[in-house]
Amino acid sequence: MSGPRFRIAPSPTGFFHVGGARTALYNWALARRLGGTFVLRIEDTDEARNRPEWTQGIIDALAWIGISSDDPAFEGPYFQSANAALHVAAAHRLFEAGHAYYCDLSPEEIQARAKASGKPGYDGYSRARGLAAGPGRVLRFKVPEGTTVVHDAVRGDVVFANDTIEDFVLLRGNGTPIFMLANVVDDIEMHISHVLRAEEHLPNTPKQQMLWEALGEAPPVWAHVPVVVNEQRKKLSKRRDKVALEGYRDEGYLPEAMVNYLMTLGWAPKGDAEIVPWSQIERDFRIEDVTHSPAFFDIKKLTAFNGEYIRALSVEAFIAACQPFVEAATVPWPQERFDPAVFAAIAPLVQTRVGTLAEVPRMVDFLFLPDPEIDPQAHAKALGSAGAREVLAATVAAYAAVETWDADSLKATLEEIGAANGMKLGKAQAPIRVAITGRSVGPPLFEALELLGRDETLRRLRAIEATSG
RNA sequence: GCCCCCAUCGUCUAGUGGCCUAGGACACCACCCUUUCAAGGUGGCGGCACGGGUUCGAAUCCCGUUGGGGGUGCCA
Repeated sequence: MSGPRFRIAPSPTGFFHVGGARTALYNWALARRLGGTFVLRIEDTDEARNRPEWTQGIIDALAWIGISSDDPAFEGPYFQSANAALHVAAAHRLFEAGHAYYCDLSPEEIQARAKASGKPGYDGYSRARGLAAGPGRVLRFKVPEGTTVVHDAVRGDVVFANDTIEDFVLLRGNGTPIFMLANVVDDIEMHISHVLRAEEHLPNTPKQQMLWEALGEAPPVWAHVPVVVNEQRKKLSKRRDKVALEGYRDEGYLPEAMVNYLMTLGWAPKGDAEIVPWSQIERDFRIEDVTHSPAFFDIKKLTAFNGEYIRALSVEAFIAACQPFVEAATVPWPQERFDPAVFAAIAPLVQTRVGTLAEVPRMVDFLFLPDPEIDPQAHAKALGSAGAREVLAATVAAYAAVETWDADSLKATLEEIGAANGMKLGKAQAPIRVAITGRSVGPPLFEALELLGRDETLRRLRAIEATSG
């Protein structure tokens, strides 16, 4: 076993969080570059909230962003619950060594004492009572005098006065270990050398460091990265915010774009370019360079990154990436009408027009729908304007007679009709576009007409002629 | 309440005492290109929270103020 050992320790209580994904990526980049190991440990000791299915969700989400067991740097998953005996044994060692003591006060009694003394928290009442283990008795850590200095790789030294830290619980009244203990024991057991996690854990760190020391171990390198926040500058929450990594995957964000964007939250590549390949990120990412202040998770910017990545795809790769979206059950057209060849032909034109893959179906739906879904506003505007009806009628006649049915001829034909009616092409195409696609915006029109064919084009043009308004 | 962290354009950031008249990206605006919409190109708007120090010199160092955030469980 050589090289630094990193870890992430998510609890399986819901979808995998984008903030967790960023932390994972930071750990992953470091583990990979330093020739170290990335350990996945599932902290499944909160029985009330755990769900086994979330564990697979975490594994899948990590794999999606390129962190998977296929890579030799990856180790795990381990399950914290499997180590329960170890946690309890460590607690007992702490008790034997005089670093911990039992207490039989109920939460209500603790509160009453705190209220009476005017000092918040547990006051160390049972420190010297010499209580033995017993039902309903919790084991508390005896916080030593002095100060605890946490050497943090991103923030420098953080000093805590020990008298502001209460004698915290190690073992519950029912004998089971709490997170603080389990987390440290597991990190020791797994020889974790670097604990890189979100800043919300910083206030717990002195407690954990004391535990490392009381257990006779040198603490790891600590590194607390700023939290990811929402528009209100509050920590992203599963309740209010769209935080599930899986959700972004399902909306058609490319994993490379997500990874690149996430890495720029709290860190920036050297130079002026933000869109950089993972290889460069892995080479340049440094823990010391991580920003100190919280970063807003900006979906607009994520989407811009995603658009860049989509456009950088080869047409073949783009078509392949679209496949789950154009062949899904949720597609707006009858599935059997989808024609891969038609989609492949239009694909290059939609590639520059979407920010996410989920936008693709709506962009091409008119090609596979029996009839386009006409937007009333677009209809009113395009067909109601002066000369629109004339252009429409002339186009039906001309397109019925046009010799070669291709985009160039169709465009030239409509240009002439427009000119005859005193319109530029931009204006003349409007009613045609609405007739064919149902909307006023969409992919380039004549290429679409070519794909649709003469018969269907004329049918739609005549259908719109028959409408009023 | 107590403890801890943070503070550069609206947002993400570059900047580690002189290269800063503060750079880039997203967003926004304008123009160009143009068959709509995009994409692309060009340009623009816009910031060192405030007050004191230190220094020949401060966005950068120190102190304070203000403002944010996080933590304060027999949750993780």
